[in-house]
Amino acid sequence: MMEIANKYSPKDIEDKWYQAWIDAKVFKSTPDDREPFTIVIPPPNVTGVLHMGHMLNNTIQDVLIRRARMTGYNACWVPGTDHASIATEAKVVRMLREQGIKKSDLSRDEFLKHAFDWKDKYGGIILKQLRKLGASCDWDRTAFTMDPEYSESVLKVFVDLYDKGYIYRANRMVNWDPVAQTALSDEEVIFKDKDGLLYHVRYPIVGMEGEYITIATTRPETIIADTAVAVHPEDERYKHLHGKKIKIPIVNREVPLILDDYVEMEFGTGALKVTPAHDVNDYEIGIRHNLEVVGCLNADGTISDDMPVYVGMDRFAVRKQIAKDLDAAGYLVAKEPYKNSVGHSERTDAVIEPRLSLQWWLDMKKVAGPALEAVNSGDVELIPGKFINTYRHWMENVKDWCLSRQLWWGHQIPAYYIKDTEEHVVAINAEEALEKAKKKTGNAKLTAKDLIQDEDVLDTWASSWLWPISVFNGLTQAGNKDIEYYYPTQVLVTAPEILFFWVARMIIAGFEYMDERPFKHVYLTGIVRDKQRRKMSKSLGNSPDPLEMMAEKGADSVRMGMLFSSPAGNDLLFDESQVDQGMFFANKIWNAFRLIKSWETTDKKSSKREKLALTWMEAKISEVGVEIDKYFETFKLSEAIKTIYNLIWTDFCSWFLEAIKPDYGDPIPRETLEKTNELFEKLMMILHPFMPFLTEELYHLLEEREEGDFICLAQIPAFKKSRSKSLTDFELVKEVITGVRNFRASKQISPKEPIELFIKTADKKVFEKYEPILAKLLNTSTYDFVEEKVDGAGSLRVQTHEFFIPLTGVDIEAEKEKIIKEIEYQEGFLTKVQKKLANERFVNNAPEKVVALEKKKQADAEERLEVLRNSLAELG
RNA sequence: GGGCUCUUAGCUCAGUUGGUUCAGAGCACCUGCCUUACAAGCAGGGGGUCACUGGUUCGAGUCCAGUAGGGCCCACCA
Repeated sequence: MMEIANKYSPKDIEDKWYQAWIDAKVFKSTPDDREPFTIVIPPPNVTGVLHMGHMLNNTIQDVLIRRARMTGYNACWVPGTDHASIATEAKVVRMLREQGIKKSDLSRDEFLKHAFDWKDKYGGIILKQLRKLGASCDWDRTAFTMDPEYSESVLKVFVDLYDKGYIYRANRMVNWDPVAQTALSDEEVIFKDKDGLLYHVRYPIVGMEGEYITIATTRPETIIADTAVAVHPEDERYKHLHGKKIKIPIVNREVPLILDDYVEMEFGTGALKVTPAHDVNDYEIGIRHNLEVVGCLNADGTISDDMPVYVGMDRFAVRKQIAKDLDAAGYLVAKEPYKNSVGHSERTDAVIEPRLSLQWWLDMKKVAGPALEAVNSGDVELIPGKFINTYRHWMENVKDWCLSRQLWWGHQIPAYYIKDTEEHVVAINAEEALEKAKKKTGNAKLTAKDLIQDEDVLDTWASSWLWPISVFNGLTQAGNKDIEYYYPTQVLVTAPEILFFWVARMIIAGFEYMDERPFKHVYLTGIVRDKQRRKMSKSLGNSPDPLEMMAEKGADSVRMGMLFSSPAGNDLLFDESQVDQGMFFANKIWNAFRLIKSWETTDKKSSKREKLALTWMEAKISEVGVEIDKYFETFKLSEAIKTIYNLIWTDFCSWFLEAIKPDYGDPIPRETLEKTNELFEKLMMILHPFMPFLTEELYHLLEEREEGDFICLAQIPAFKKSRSKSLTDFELVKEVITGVRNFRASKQISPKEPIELFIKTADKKVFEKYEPILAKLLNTSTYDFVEEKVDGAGSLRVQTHEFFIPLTGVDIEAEKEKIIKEIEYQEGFLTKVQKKLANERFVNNAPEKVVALEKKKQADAEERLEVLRNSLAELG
C-alpha cells in the first residue's frame, strides 16, 4: 500500500479540495424539484476583513448548509457584501487624506469615483477569505447592496413607502455625529457611562441686584445658547422669582424663568438651564414654552460664527475654557464629580450631539405590526427564545426611523426639489421625477434642470433590510423563478447586536413586500471573547488572526474549535487550545484511517467477534445518528459535534476498531473490511459538515471515486431509532472490560500479561455470546464459567455477575473489606428505596411506572446483596 | 429606573413535561504505560450540599417566592 504520513497535514489538502469543489460547481444551486434550503449571508462590510466573529457566524452557516445539502435539500447559500455607507465612507475619506486629498475639495462624482475604485480594488477581500474557511456559498450569486439592480429595488421601496404616506420629511432633533457629520438612527448611538463633572453655575436675576439662581449642568459650553431657566412650579425655593428674567453669564442674554413639571426638584439645585438647540428634552420644553432656539454649534462640533465668544473652538475645549471664565467672573459655585451616560457614535465613537435638522423619516408604527405578530406567534422563531422579549419590547415601542445620512457613499435619496418652489417629488429616477413635478406644479415647461435631487443618501440598513428579497431580485423582477423558489429562506445566522438594526427590519420588509416572513429561524450567535471574557477586538489585540490560524492548524480544526463551546446565544470563550483539540481529533481520525488502510485481506468469512462488533457499531451509529438529527432540528450544533466526537473517538476507535483489529501482521476477512469501510464512510458523512476538508480527503482515499463524486454531495442515510439488543449487551460487555482493566491496574498486572477469567453468573448466555470480544480485549488465557468461588483469586462484580482472576498472594482480608464496602453501599441504596415504597402516599400518588421502577430497583439491589453476602460467606 | 436572563466538577457547558444507580460530557488534573494506527496517543482514576433561604409536592438540579452575585436589552438623569 501507499505510504501515509502518521500525522495529518491539512495544508495542501484544504486548498486542493476547495478548488475541486469550485471547479465542479458543487455549491451551485438552481431551482429544481427538491425542497430548498436557503441561507442568505449577513453581508459583511465590503471593506471588512475576516475576524473571529465572522468565523463563528460563517462556520455555523456552513455547517447548516452542508448538512442540508447532504440530507436531501437543494441547499443555497447566498454570499455578498454591504456597502456600509458610513463605515466605508470614513475609510475612503481617510485613504484620500493619506494621499493628500481632502473630501471637501472633491465633487460628489469625483468622490464616488474614488470610492468605487477603492471598492473594486480592495472590496470583497473578506469573501475570498471565507473560502479558506470552506464556506460552501454559491459564489455565482454574490450580491452587493449597491449593485445596479439592488439599488433599483432600494429606491423603488423608498418611493413606494413615500407614496403610501409612511415616509415624511421633518425638522427634528437627531443624533448628530460631529466627526462623520451626519445624522444617525437611535440604534447607531451607544451609551457609555462616563465620569464627568456637574457644574453649579449661578445666573443673576434681572432687577434684583446681588440675587442669583444656581443651575447644575454637565455641559457648561452650551450656556451661551441658553434661552430659559426652568424650575418646578411647586418649588417653594423659587416662588419669589416667578415671572422674573434671568441674565445668562458670558453672553449677557436676558431669558425668562419658566415653570415646568419636567424639572425634578431633588436633582441638583432644582433649577435647570434650558438649551433647546442642544438637548432633546430642552427642545421639548422649548416647544411647550415657545422659546427661542439658539444654536451655538457647527456641524463639526465647533462654536458657530454667530456666537459672540469662543468662535471656532471645539466643544470640549470650550467646556474647559468656559469653566475657567465662569469661575473668574464669580459665577461658578461648585464642581462635583458626576457619572452619566453619554451617547457615542457606533461607527466613529464621537460623542453624539443632539442637533435640530431636516431629515427623512419612516413612520415605523405603520409597518411594524405584522413583524411583531410573526415573532409572537412563532411564525418566525428566534433561537434562543429568550430574545423574543427584547424583540417584542422594541417593536411595541418602536420609534420613527431616521433614513437620511449626510454622506455620499450609498443610495442617494430619490427626492427632487423643484426650483423656486417649496415643493418636492419622490420618484425612482429623474425622468419620472420630472413627470411628477410637472403634474404637481401644473407647469409643463419644467425641465430636468429645475429639479435638484436631495444630496443625502439612505441609511445602510434601508438597503440591507431588503437583503433576503433583493439578492433574488424579488422586487425588480417580481415573481421570478428564484424568488418563488428560495424565498422565504430557512434560517438567518447573525449576532444579537443587530437584532433591531437588521433582523427586525428585514422581517418588516418581508411582510411589507413579500407578504411573507423572510426566514423561519433566526439563530443568534454569541460574541467571541477571550478567556478573560473580554470581547475580541483589534484595539485590545486579543484576537488571533483567523487566516494565520487556519494556515497553521487547518480550517477544519478552527471550525471544531469554534463550535466545541458555542451554544446559541451564549458567548463563545475562545481559546486556541480548543483548536488544538480539533487538530488532535483530525489526527485521530487520520490514524484510524491509516489502520484500516493497512490491513491485508483474506477471503475467509468474518469471525464471530467481528460480526458482533459490526452489529453493535452499526446499531450505535443509528442510535447516535437519531440523536444528532434531533440536535440539528433544535440548532444545538455544539451538542451535535460533541456527540459525533465521542461516536468516532470512543465508540469507533476505542471500542470497535480494538475489537475487530487483527493480530499484528494477520489479514482481515474482506467482508469485515468492506463493512468497516462502509461504517467509516458513514461516519465521515456525518462529520463532513463540521470538518469538510479532512472528510473529503478521506472519502477519496478510502476508494477510487468517479468524477464528480464528492462527500459534500453524498446523502447521509436517514437513521431510525435502533432497539438492537446488541446496544444493551455491549454496555454490559464494556462495563465488565472496564472493571477488569481497573482490577489489573490496581493489582499492577500489565495488559500484556494474559489472565485467567472465571465467571460466576446466573445468566451465562450473554457471556457465552460475547466471549470472543471479552477474551480479546481482556487478553485472557482462560475464559470459563464457575458455580463456586475460585480459591486464590481476586474478585470483582458487575451488576449481579461475579468474576474471579487467580493470582498469587491474594489478600483475603482486603477482599473481604472490599465486599463489605460494596454491601454497605447497596444496603444504603436499598434502604432508601424501601422507605420510598413504604410511604403510602408515594405508592398511591406516583404513576404506576415510577412505582414499578422503584420495585425493580429494590429487587435488583436485593439480588446484588445476595451475591455479595454469599461471596463474603465463601471467604469465611 | 423598567424589563429579560443566568448561577450545576478547577474551566466551558448538557440536564426535555418534576420520577431510573441522576448528578453528566469535554477539557484540565492524578496514576500507570514509548503496547507496530495514533504520546496530537493508550488504559485507569479522583472531583460537585446543583449560588443561598424558604415554600409547593409522596418526590425538586428541574416548579414558586425571597436574598446575594453576574450578564443582556431598553429608557434616561440638568
